[in-house]
Amino acid sequence: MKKAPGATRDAILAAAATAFAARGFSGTSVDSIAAAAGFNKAMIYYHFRNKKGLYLEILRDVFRSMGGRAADIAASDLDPGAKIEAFIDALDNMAATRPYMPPMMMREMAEGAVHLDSGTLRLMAAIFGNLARILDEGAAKGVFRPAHPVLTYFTLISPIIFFRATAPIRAALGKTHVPDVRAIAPATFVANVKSTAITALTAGAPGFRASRPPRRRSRTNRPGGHA
Amino acid sequence: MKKAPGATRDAILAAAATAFAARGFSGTSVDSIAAAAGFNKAMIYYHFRNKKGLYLEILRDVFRSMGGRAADIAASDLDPGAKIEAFIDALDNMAATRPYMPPMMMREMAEGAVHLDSGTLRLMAAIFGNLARILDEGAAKGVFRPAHPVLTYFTLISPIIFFRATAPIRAALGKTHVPDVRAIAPATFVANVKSTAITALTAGAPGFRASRPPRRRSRTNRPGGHA
DNA sequence: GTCTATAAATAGATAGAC
DNA sequence: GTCTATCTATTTATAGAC
Repeated sequence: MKKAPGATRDAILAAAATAFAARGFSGTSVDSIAAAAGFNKAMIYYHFRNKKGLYLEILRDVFRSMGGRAADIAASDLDPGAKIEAFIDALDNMAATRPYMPPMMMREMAEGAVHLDSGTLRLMAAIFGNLARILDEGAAKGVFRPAHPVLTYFTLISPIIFFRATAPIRAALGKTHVPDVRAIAPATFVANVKSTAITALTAGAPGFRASRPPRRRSRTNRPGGHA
Repeated sequence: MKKAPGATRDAILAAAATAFAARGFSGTSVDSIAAAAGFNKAMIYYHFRNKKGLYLEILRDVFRSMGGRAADIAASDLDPGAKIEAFIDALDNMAATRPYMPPMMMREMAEGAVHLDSGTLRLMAAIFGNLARILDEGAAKGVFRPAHPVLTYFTLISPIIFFRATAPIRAALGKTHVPDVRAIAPATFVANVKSTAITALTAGAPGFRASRPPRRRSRTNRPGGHA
């Protein structure tokens, strides 16, 4: 079996993503990335300009990918509520597909995004812009109350990022201190975020239909209910 | 004016907190902390065991402080809804008073809390436990629907931490890419989180009073509305 | 493409003078 | 309490052999 072209490069990218997520940019040595990828340190400088170039390559891919999904959703013909749910799903899928993404995002935010160049910032801004479009459309159609995009943005994305990023810590807490923390499925959490978001966005909107919050049922995945 | 006892120690703690928040544990050198505090590196080893000891001292103080507030609130005679709002306020006050807290929390979560010893983890768990008590009380009194504490915990704290931690990045985005991001007051954001939380927790509860979501008014700080 | 060897800088930590 | 000097280990990055 011959090696695929770019296989080494991809191995380095994968190892780097895992390491950067777990220990951060400064906490990760170029040496350790190379070792994890099964190569020598020099290979990293052969395939990438330097440590920061490697790091940026990973982040750019994340933002590009999420930006594309967000643009598609905003431009689709779903109704605004469904777009919001699709947006949340897309974010969570990203997080599930690339487990290194939530921790890296959290670190970048904590750091004030000092690592990001202008192009990458633009990618981030595009995601935000598409959410704002969805909110505007919902308000124009009368199905959402007028909502500030910044408030909404943080309320939507932060629980998802947090929840996914804290999988390890929750496992640790579950073992020693808070047994209850463990058994909760991502799907349940996502459903909860969706229902919270829709409830908050639609409550009090012009096209408000009586008591919007979902009827209580005894289904397992009832949003907002027990896990 | 004589120096207060412990002044040097406090100066080091303050400089370290700022640095750790901005650049993380590995990204911060002991040398740079000492310089920022206006002392020599050796003073850090005189006052603290080592770099990690200094770091932990800061985090322990944060958790202890927040844990105390959470316990007080849970034990108070406020009604459950007011306790939730007080909990959110307490968290946001912590974040406002100690601006280094949100970034440090985010980094710790991203890192899987590897820096935290068992005692510090216990402090974290206590905060969580007190929120769970409030939720149980609310459900028992019929004013909340039964809510999973983990879901609720993350939905409550993550937006606050995120919002406070991203103050620098929002300023940067505002300058170059998304003007709208800038002008939003923390108080407005907190009000939004509160109202979202209360709406989600009370909707569908046994003691549900008609259409709970707040009437639309044209006040500035209307929770969930424009900033 | 991949590795060895090594340069050059920086880090955490300590001993000892004042 | 505070600083200088220094040791040791680690780190990023490059040159050059294969």
